[in-house]
Amino acid sequence: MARKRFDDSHCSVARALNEVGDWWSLLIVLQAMYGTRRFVDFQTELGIAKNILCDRLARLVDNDVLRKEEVGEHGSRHEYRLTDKGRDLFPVVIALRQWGDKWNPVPGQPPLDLRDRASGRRIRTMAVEDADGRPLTIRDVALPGAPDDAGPMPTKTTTTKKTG
Amino acid sequence: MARKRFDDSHCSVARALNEVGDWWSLLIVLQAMYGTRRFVDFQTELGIAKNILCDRLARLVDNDVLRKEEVGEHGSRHEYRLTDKGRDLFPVVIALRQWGDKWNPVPGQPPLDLRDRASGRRIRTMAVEDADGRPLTIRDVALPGAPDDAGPMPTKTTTTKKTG
DNA sequence: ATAATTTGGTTTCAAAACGCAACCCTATTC
DNA sequence: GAATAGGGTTGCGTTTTGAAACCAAATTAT
Repeated sequence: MARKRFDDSHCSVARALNEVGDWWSLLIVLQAMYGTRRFVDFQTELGIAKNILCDRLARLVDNDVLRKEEVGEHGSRHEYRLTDKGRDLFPVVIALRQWGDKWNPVPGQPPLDLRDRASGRRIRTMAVEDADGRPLTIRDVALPGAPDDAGPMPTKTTTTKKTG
Repeated sequence: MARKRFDDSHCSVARALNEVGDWWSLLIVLQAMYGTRRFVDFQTELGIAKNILCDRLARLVDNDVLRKEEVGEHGSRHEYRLTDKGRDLFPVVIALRQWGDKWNPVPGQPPLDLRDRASGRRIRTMAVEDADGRPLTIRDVALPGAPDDAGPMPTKTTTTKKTG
């Protein structure tokens, strides 16, 4: 049957994953952060099939992560650009990149750190911190939605509960 | 054809998404962070099909995000627990949750902030920061892999030549 | 002006992935 | 010894994916 969707989940992670949690969406957002704007460039640089790219771009536009703009110059007719909402995925992407770099480094290559353009120094490793900036572990944080905080996710019935 | 995989991509975001970038994996990790450990509990609380859960748990164990432990008590024979690598996804999950809470809040409900258990105060909003803790935007950060830094993602054909 | 090309798509279709239900095996409990 | 619970696997029909073909508007080349 259809892939499950989480539009109406009360868990915001689920709702977030509903918008950018598939194989391509976050890579498209990343590519947009790299500066890519045109359909063909996304296609070439990501190596994604055109129909899938179409679908993902449309969905990202629907979800207000990207904005489709008409530009009548040079044969390219529109550009896909990040919205504020899309740009706000920056911490997510960076956290994911740092995780990937730490736990799945490319064997032969040196660790390519992310650097502040202005100073050239490495950026901080993303961390969950309390109000004073002290790092917090999972156990330090009260996670609303966790079993010990409130009820878990909905859809407890395993019988024919179509989420939508 | 087969879904694309990015095991060998030189982009660490792609490699990270290869491990936890599907619809369920990150939700399973989140659930594990909530304290869930047993197969049946994952199934009930996520509302996921058993075979899919099997597959995802096995893949997460393969990728060293979860560890499968034998516990011989009470009819349940194993538990799935986060490894250090899995626990290190905490910033990713929190960043994603904050993004979801900010941009897709549940209409009727108050914003349930994440709080430090010890102090009860809200945790900081995840941000990309320079070495001194100053917030950085996308443009402030040199992203290795970006077109203006190095070559883009792996490509088979360099058909697009717009670099005048 | 006409042909060839580029951009941004849609259509077609096989291979995969998903979801449900049914079944299986082991260990416990009644 | 039957029923139950944990943890899976198998079958099967539906959905998604991806490569390539096809398409239309706009541009560039001839």
